[in-house]
Amino acid sequence: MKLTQDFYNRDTRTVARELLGKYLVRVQDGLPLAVRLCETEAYIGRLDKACHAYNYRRTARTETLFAPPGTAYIYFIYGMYHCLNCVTEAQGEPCAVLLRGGQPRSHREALAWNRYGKSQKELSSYQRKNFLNGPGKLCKALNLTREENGISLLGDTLFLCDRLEDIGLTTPPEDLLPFSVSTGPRVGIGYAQEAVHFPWRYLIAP
DNA sequence: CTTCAGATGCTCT
DNA sequence: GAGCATCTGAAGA
Repeated sequence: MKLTQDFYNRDTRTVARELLGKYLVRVQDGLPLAVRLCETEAYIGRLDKACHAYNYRRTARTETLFAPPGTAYIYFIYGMYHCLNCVTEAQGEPCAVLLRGGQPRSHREALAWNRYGKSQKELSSYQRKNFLNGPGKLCKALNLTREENGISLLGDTLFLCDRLEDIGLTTPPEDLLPFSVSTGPRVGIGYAQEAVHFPWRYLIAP
C-alpha cells in the first residue's frame, strides 16, 4: 500500500533504511512512472551540519523542511539539477531523506524521454547502466522540479508504495527477494565538518 | 574502467 | 561574490 504519514513520522535514519526497495511513483500525463529505490541518505537538522536546516535554520528554501512528515522537499542545485527528499519526523523537526538512486520499474520509454529526449533503444550502454544512479537523474527522469516542492507524498500525483500492484502493475519476483543494506558516508557534503563521517547513506547491497 | 573540466543559476552572506 | 546534498562528454589507461 501507499506509505502513510506514520511511515515518515519516525527517526530519519530508520525511514531512510526502510525506503530501500520501496517504489517511488510519479504520475505524469496519467501514467504512473515507477522507480524502485536503492539508495538514500538521512539529513537531521537539529544536529547535522550537512542539513540545509542545520540548527533549525529557517530560510525561504528550508521552509519546506518544517512541513509535516510526508512532504516532498525539492531543491535546485548546481544551477541545473534538482534533488528530491521526503520530509520526516514530527512537524517542526527539519529532517528529510534524500532519494539518491533507483531502478526503472514502469514506462521506461517515458523515463528515457524525460531524461535524454530520446527513445530507450537509442541509449548507449553507459547511459543505460547509469540511468537512475543519482539524485539529479531521478528528478530528471520523473520530471520533478521546484514546481513540485512542498507537495504531499500522501496524495495521488507523487507518492511511495511497497508493491507495484498498488498502481496496477505486477511486482517482479526479483524485487521480492530479501536484500541486505550497506551504509557509508554521505556524498558531496565535504563542508559539513564532523558530520562528513556520519554513515547515513543507505544502499541495497550489490 | 578512471579522471577532469565545464556547465549554470539559485541561495545566503 | 562564493559555494553548492550534480552530471556529462571527452580523453586517457
